[in-house]
Parts: sequence; structure tokens; C-alpha cells
Amino acid sequence: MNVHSANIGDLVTAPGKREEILRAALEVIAAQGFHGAPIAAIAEQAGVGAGTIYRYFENKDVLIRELFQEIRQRICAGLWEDYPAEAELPVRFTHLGAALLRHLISNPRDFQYLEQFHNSPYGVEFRRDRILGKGEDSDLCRGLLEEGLARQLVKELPLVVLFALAFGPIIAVARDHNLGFIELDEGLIKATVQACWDGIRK
Amino acid sequence: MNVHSANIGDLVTAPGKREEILRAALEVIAAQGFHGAPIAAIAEQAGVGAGTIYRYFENKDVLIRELFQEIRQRICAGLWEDYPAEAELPVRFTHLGAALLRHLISNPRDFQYLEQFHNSPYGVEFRRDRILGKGEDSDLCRGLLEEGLARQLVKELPLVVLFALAFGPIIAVARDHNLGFIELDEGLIKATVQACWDGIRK
DNA sequence: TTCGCCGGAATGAACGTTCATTCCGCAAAT
DNA sequence: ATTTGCGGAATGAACGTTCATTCCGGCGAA
Repeated sequence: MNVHSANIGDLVTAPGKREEILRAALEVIAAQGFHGAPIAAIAEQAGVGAGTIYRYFENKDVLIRELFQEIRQRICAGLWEDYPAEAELPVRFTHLGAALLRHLISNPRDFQYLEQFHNSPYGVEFRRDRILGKGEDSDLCRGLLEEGLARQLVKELPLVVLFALAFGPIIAVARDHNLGFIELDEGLIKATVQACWDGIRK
Repeated sequence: MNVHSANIGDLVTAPGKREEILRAALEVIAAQGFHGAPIAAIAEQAGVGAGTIYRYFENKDVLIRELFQEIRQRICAGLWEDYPAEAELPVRFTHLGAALLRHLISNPRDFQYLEQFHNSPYGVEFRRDRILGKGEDSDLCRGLLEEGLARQLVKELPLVVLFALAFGPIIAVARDHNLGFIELDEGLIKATVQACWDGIRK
């Protein structure tokens, strides 16, 4: 939808170069942070010339923002897998939390990128988003907590506080796992998410 | 203890210039982030020439790291105020959590600086620290959790996970407060910290 | 041959840092 | 009391580096 949408010339000469650049940017930024990811480094990782990147992205900001959106999509998509829509609320909550945590630790690059993005000038405008963004799928999380409030299953606290109690620890343990402080196995994941539920339930 | 210690001439011409520079750096970095805090901006905020900063700090890295340590000290000091060393463990835990949360929201610059520092090249070497650093006062927090483990008062989970459950939400709500998503009053602070305890207690 | 994408050298802006110079306040000299 | 000289802190223009972005010669496809 950008400079060049989908004309035949592109399809012939640039099959997946755009994706390759995004992949390279993710790799470099996750590993080195924004400070260590000049265009030249991303270009090299992608195996293209520096100038080529500007054929696919208007500028670096756009590249970085589009990468964010893509990761966001990826995570949100995963949350719906095997979602037990008909189960009891605590079951749905722990399923969601565990799915999120599992994704964060099995896709460390995604997680590291999100962390970088959040604390950077780029992320300022997205501050209002939760870990998954305010739109779309965070409705899934919010809906869950609102239902818990309405049905008096969770503590009577502002939604924002419930969010912090429910997902703050998940982000924190994901970070610890990423940094090698701990190896989260399925048992620890389940226990952690359960403890989060203990924190918010009435 | 630096270039010029405490001779009479200094006391006349440079009373608290070093502190003024630190204060200015905190202000600019907390407001604009590291990206928006070139030496020139810090110098202007401090009301000194750019070169002057290098009379007090070897380079920008040192300035930024010393500021971090100072903030760290400031927070740690506050945790011991009115600490009920003899009370029951849950009481001590909630006192500590509330004191931490109170400081983070009433010193937004400190908090914003810590967040900036943590996700930046400067913070990389401090990654192993908890919010308060690994040494000194984080022993207070760790000791509390270890005691809880030994006395079977908290869930049998790795210390790292307990840390995440206990302090993850506190950081998260502090951030929300900072961004204006919520106004934390004393009641909400107490309720939040209590919920954290509910998350880790057996 | 022609067309247009590709690469990477070129460009200019922004930054941290340095250094020659200025400025200030004290004290010795008168 | 006034003047003069001096030490060293303060200054900010200048430098070298790094980076995002641009530009153009070359080369492969048709």
C-alpha cells in the first residue's frame, strides 16, 4: 500500500524483499537495541543496499512502526488459538495469560522488540496501548476483566489496576526468562498465571 | 572529590553546580528521553556552558550513570522510613510495597528516568538489578520473600517469579499513574499492594 | 537497446567532546 | 584604598564522528 503497491514489476524483481528487511530489522534491533541499529546494519543483515530499504519504506520511522504493527498482529493472532470461549472465566483468564506468556518467551525477538519500542520516541504515541494495544485484541483481555467485575469475581478496582495486576507479572517474568534469570517451563507458566489470577480474584 | 575538591575559591564560584547539572539532566532526560537530551540541552537547562559539564563529569556516560546511582540511593533510603521491622511478614511486605509505590508516583521524574535508563545502552550492565539494584536494599525485598518461602507463607516458586508477582504490578500501576491513566490515592495504593500479596501468598 | 531497480558512495545534519580564550575574584604591591 | 597580576573556572565555536537520507552509475530483464 506504499510507494509501490503490487505492480507486476515488483512481484518479479522483489519477491519477499520487504519481508526480508522487516526480518532483518527485527533481528538487529532486538539484539542491539535502537541505538545499535543504523540503517547500514539493517541493510547488511538483510543482504541489500542501504538505499534499497528506502524503496520499500518511506523512512526509518515508518519501517520501525510497521514492524511494531506486524509483531502486534502476530501476538494477537496467537491468543485466539484454542481459546475456550465457553469455559468459566478463571479458565479463560489463565488460558489467555498462559498463551501470552508462552508467546513472549518462545519469540524472544518479538518481546525484545516490543520492549525497545515501548521505551523510545517511537513508542510514545502508543503509550495508551496495553501490551497488545488498545484496539482489537486487547478487547479480549479487557472484556475478560470487565466481565469479572460485573460478575463480582474479581476485586473492585479500576480496570487499569486490574490490568497491571494481571499482566504486569507476566511481562516481568517474560523479561526474566529472556535475560536468562530463569527457565520457564509449562509448570511455572501455569503457576505464574494462576498467581496472577489469585491477585485479582475476589 | 574530583578535579577540584573544596578550596575556598571554589566555594565562592561553584557552590552546587555539580548538583545543578545533575538536576538539569534528570529534568531533560525524564521529559524528553535520552534521544532528546543532547549535552547542549542539559547545559542550557542547567544554565551553564556545554564545556562546563565536562569539568564535573568525565563524559556523558558518567553523568548518566552517576545520576542513576543517586536516584537509586534516594529510593532505597525512603524504603526504610517507618519500617516496622518487628511486625508480621505480610505487614512488612505491604509497608514496603506501599512505600515503593508512593515514592514512584510522587517522584515522577525519578521513575521516568529509571524507565529510560533501564531500556537503554546504559542500563544494559544493570540488567541484573531489580528495580532497586541487586545490592544493598534490594536485599530488604529479597530477604522478605526468602523469609516467606522459608516459613511457607508464600507460594513455592522461584524467587525471580515471586519478585515479578510482587513488584511487576507496582511498576505497572506507577507507570499508569505517571501517564495519567489513573489517579492513585492512598486507598488504591494499599489495595494494589494487598493484591500483590494475595498473588504471592500461599 | 531500453527501462527501471539496485547498491553503496556521497551528503548534510546532529551529536559528544575538546581547547583556546575570556572572565572573575582574590591578594600582593604601591 | 587603589591598582595590578595571577590562577583557574567557565565558555562556546570548532572538530571529528555517526547516522539517515539522497543520488546516480551500473546492470539485469525484456
